[in-house]
Amino acid sequence: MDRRVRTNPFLSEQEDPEPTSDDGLPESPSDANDSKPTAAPPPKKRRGVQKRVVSVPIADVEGSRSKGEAYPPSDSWAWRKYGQKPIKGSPYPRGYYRCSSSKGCPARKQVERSRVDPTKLVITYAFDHNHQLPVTKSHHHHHNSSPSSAVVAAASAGTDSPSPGSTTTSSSTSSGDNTNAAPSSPAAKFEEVAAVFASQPELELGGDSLMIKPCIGDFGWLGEVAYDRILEGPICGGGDIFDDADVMVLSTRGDDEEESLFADLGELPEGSVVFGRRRTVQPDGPNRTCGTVLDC
DNA sequence: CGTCTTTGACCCGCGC
DNA sequence: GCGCGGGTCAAAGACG
Repeated sequence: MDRRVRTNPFLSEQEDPEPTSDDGLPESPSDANDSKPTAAPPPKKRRGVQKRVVSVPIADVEGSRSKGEAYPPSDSWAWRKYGQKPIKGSPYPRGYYRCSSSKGCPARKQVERSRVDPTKLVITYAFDHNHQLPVTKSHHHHHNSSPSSAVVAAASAGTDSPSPGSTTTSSSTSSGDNTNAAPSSPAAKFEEVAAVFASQPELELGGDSLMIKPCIGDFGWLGEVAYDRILEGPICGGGDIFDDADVMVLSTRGDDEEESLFADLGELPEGSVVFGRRRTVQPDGPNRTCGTVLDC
């Protein structure tokens, strides 16, 4: 009933993550006359790909090794940059990274500056069904002792260096305190949060903001950047929300920007959950009240 | 010496 | 059918 629900750029399904992945490999060194091998590659339709879009204050990258323009807020995983392209309509280029933690890791991410808020980076993570989010995955990480690395730093830095007045109430993140309540699993926690959302329809779009940071904090990096207000989308109350649904985490500041973001995102697939992070509290904005505080 | 970044070219899907 | 825009690859250079 909705196969064309994915008109947004972020949802461009990826091909099969096969290690060999020669299907898309073009390069015929000799002649380019043969545009295609005999084997007709399947259409680029892959719904197993998960996409997460998060925003982080650009300040955090200072801690990174980047010096000039590059700004990959590392998250305990190694990412190898394999490309960069200027994006139409955006003054900033988009960097393409591939997970280099393990050889066969199909995880990828795109990093670009938010066009609505240049002080932030928009990171789009793409994973496969077989590959959970790095934080969730036991790649070579442990979400038990060290909650996070760069992401936490990101949040911290964000609280520190970004423009004054911003990140007041909700973004102060104590690095490492997100272990406050350790749920059975991130997914479980997410369900919990989702359930609350589901029971509070008023919170959708324009509703009150939600303080779920402590809860989502268990998500690791996701927790450090996501939060406050649910903007759109039904809640997928299934079992493995991470496996079945695309979860979008966006960052917004005002209603106006919401529009911009959604315009960019286009339509979201069913089961999408979009959280908006209100990092900048509007002085006269009535929306700075936290309607619901999850009890974690 | 190995790994990663940079940069240009190529390919592919989509819209006109 | 052509052009546009986006995503990926690959070679070279830089850095540790």
